[in-house]
Amino acid sequence: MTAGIRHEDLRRRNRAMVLSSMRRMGQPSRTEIAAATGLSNSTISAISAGLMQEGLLLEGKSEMANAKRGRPQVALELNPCACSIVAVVLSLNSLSAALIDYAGSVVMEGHKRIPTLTLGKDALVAELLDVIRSLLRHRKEKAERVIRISIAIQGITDCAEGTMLWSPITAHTDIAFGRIVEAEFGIPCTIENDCNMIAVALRWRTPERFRDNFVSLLLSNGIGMGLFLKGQLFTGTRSSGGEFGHMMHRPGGALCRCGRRGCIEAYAGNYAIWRNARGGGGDDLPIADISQSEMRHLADTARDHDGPEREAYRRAGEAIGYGLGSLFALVDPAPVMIVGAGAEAFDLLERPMREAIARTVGGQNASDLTFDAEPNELPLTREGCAMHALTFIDHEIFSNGPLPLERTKAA
Amino acid sequence: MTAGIRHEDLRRRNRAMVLSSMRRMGQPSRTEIAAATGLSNSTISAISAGLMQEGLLLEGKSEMANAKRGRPQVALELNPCACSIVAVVLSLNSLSAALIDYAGSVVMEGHKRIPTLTLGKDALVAELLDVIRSLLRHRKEKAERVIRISIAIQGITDCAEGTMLWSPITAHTDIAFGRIVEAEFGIPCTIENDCNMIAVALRWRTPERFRDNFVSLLLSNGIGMGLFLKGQLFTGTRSSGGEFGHMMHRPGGALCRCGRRGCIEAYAGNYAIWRNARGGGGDDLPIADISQSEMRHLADTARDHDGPEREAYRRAGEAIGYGLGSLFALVDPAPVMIVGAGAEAFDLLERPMREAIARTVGGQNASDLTFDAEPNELPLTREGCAMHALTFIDHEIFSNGPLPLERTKAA
DNA sequence: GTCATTCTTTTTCGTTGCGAAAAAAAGATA
DNA sequence: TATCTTTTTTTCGCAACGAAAAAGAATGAC
Repeated sequence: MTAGIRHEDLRRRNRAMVLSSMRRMGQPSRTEIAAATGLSNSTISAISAGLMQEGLLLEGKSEMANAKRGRPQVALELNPCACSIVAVVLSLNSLSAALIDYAGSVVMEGHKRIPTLTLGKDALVAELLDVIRSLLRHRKEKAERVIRISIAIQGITDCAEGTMLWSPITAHTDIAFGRIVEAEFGIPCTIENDCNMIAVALRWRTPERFRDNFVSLLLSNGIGMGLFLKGQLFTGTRSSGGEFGHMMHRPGGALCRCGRRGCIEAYAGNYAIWRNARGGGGDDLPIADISQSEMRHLADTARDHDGPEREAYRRAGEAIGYGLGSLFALVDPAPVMIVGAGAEAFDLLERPMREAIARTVGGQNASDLTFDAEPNELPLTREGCAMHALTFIDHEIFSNGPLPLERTKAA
Repeated sequence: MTAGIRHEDLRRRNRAMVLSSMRRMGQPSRTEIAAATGLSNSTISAISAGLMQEGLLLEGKSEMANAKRGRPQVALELNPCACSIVAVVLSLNSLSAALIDYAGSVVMEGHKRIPTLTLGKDALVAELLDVIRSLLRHRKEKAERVIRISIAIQGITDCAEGTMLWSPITAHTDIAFGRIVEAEFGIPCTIENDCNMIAVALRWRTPERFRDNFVSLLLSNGIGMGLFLKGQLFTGTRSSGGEFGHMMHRPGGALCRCGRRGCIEAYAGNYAIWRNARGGGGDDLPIADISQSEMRHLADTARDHDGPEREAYRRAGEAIGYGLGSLFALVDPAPVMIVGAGAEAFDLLERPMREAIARTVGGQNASDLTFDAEPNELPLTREGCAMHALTFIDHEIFSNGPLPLERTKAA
């Protein structure tokens, strides 16, 4: 049973509306916000006045270099000092964190290489806490309250519980990162799937192409997917969902890292390509990690001449293509962004992918399909993680009114 | 850019809220509605007064047989005479239509067997118009305004355009049933996918099991799916979506009715089971229609002794199982309802289905999965079609206020 | 049979939030 | 300097909600 709408909800939603317009539009004037939201000028004026009094908005000094007649518009902007967040990206052998202000700028960042595969559970948690702690300790402005910590992790997460259920970066499972971080710092913490955050970032970066419906595929040792449908991030009903890499490609086929047989990943993950190129059968146990240079070498060999390497990439592209075909049977075709190490070898993958897709119902008009490739996933992941947390704050925290504790220390 | 909320939207949404509570709860009192919606008593009183004045609601005479003290609650109910709709189900060789009043009761119905496969395009349209026309002509109360016609069709539909894009019941494609019906009767008409309507009906019938997340699979000559996720009917971004039957089962495998190879349907559709049981290879062209009695005979043989028939059912169950595994990799597992002729053979399918699912990541804890079977799909389809149209009316028409034309002829 | 009790529904009143329109502000242009 | 143009703020009226009081409609106690 859906709940009715109270009168007070109205202001809350419209405040959230204004904040999200601000975040999208950068430095809009009140009039522009009014036009974007469809609300009247007076309403925007009232709401923005409130937001400014609460310290969330600033009147920009930049006089909006419009050479128009009439009273010049005054630019508004999100107040960077209103609060800040910490975005953490934990991936294979890499731990990266950044302090981000309310306007979305990186204030400080840290990166550390850690052997995630061999670290114990406690040591892994300790490293994570450490990176966050040093960010919190060294920030300049004490007044900048950090009100949220968001962690993007490769693997399956339970967002509601703040738990990492399973991840390829460690043998340990069911680590309640969220609860642990909250207990340590007293700051709300959420856990997100890395591929979902990549999709969020794409939407911010390239809205003209990746807006309401699109797919982002992360090709590395494993295969991950982020999916937007009808303008909404698609997640599972309980878990982070969208385990594209473990859709079935060939029943009873090659051995996958997950222990089953025939998953897409068992044909298209780095380890699978490596295995096929080396002539290993599908029964060989998956290798935990293939170095980037080794994969590059493999790709170069495949480019150079026909042989097992090229065939391995062909089979990978085929698996991904059929998978996309099945996906598109369910949701209609959409633009695809290939992210991660696999994007470097996209020239080897594209053709077999397109051929496979064209053999599916989902791939009707497969030639219309657009693919883009972006090898560097870390910046995307962090950006998405940050924007996800900030928009959450806009909608769930600041739409309700001022923060409970006092904000202005000066004066 | 999402739109801001105006003041007038508030009342509209809350009216819709009250109407949907009414529809779900049957004959609730104002107090019960207030509790369900979270709105205050006074608001519900005001809204229901308005709805009664507009003729949408009635105060029930039934004195709500509560033996409690205090002022007795007075039951409200949807006014059956407020309007009515026509729900049409067009499936293989069968055309069925019903006139449904605003409270959801069937006022009149008609059914006709027509040879959909051999009829020409115009003849098919003529039959459809004919059934609707006779319902409209013979209804008793002229005052009962029919304000919507909803057609459920097997196949792929474009809901926005009101077009049937492709259907197994006829060789003709791209028939704009919606526009044609609207032009003929001057009544808004929508086209829906039959499996989606089945899912809608299940949600109404058995909300305790099929509520927020569930799958309904229609197993007949083709394979269709209806899917609810997070309480929302899942549809494609453009088409009706959810073409489960054309997800890829075995790349390059058996020939499917859609012209591709290896679709789930090419292993689990009636024609595929028949083909496998008869020892025909996967290269044989699919048969358009297998009679129900023939399929029953096939199933009986499979039950009786091991042999090609049983093997055919095993392969069908396997294909469906792997498909569900892939689906559940994307959306997390959910209860499944098997509908249609295939439900009669569910005893033959269940075991291979469960075995296949257990071999997928999506099928973790496959033993928890629940399956139900309901052979008779027509009543479900019609019920879903009707409820879908009625809830649409609640939300989009009546939430805006009284209908433009006068409603009360009496007095 | 009358009155107290109990619960539902309606009414009254105060508050909030929106939009329209008027007023004020801040330049550009003549 | 006066006029024009556009933005922003202010004022005012209206719609909708909730709280609380009042009215209504029964049951149960005496």
